Amino acid sequence: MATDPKILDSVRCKEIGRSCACYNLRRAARATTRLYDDFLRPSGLRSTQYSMLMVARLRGPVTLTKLAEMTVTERTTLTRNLTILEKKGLIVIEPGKDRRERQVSITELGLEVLIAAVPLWEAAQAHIEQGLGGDRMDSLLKGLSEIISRSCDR
Amino acid sequence: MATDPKILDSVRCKEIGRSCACYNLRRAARATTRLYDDFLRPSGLRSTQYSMLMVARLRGPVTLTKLAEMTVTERTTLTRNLTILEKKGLIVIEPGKDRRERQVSITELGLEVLIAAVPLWEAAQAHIEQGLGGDRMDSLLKGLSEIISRSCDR
DNA sequence: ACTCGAAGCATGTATATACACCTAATTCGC
DNA sequence: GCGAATTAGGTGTATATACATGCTTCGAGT
Repeated sequence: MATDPKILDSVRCKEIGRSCACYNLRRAARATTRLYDDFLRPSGLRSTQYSMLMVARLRGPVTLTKLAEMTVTERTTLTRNLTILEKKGLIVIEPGKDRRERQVSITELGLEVLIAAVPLWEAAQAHIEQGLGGDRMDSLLKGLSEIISRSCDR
Repeated sequence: MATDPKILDSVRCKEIGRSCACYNLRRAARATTRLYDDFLRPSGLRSTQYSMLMVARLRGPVTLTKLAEMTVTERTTLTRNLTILEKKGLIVIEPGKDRRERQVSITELGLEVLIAAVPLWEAAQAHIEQGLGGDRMDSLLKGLSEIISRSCDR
């Protein structure tokens, strides 16, 4: 494994495409995001927005920090992503008892939009599952879960 | 599967966290990107930049469109990502015989930076592989490959 | 050689992501 | 209670990503 770093032979180079977890996860994320975005388009939601709305519906009201942990997103990223949803009237962000905190909740409108988007999400999901098969899908999701744990554990 | 879209019960909601390929791939991509970025920091390269440089080294000179296909990236995204590498002097983008095309090649400096970054990438990669084990890593990568194919095939 | 559709790219705009740094509110040690 | 450390969050800046649109160049057909 510990070869001379001065030698950058093609065997070494090919690793990026064949074995790099980051590169391949990013490629897969781009590919699936485009697919889901495409299916979700009639709803006006992007993939990220759909999942954020769904988490808000399931776990809300919830603080920014909790939401960031759940979604493995930087708090500051979340702030900006949620601002977009708030401007659309799909969520509200209110101060909690602890006045440092911000509680995120889905609105009536947000719920309506979300409900309308569910069948679109199901279609995208079905497209993927039919291509992979349920078993491989499950083991893939399990692998993703493990790699998230491992990446966050430092 | 085809339940009433008006009913957004919690069973349905939980699907996003448990089964959504897009959501979980994006979460995993964020997690691993942070890990690799962290390891790569001394090199001055981000994960995306590292992989782009490596592909340029392996496949270059190559046109934007080809590079976009290989990396499953929008051509227009690639244009901006490569501009950053070009400004750093790590690659050059030159017109080809066909003057519509742009050929991307790694520079001497780019190669030096890349070579310096390889051990850092190896450390990040090792961290992940040690956590998962080689077998699970392989099956995960295989799954990613399949999901990319399925996502792009529409 | 001329035209026209196709191929290859760039730009405008919007969203997504993260780090460094900053402010405000809370909690803890005394 | 008071001050320091901690916690929750926002802003500035940079990168990453994609769609709609428009421009240039090429090749095929006449």
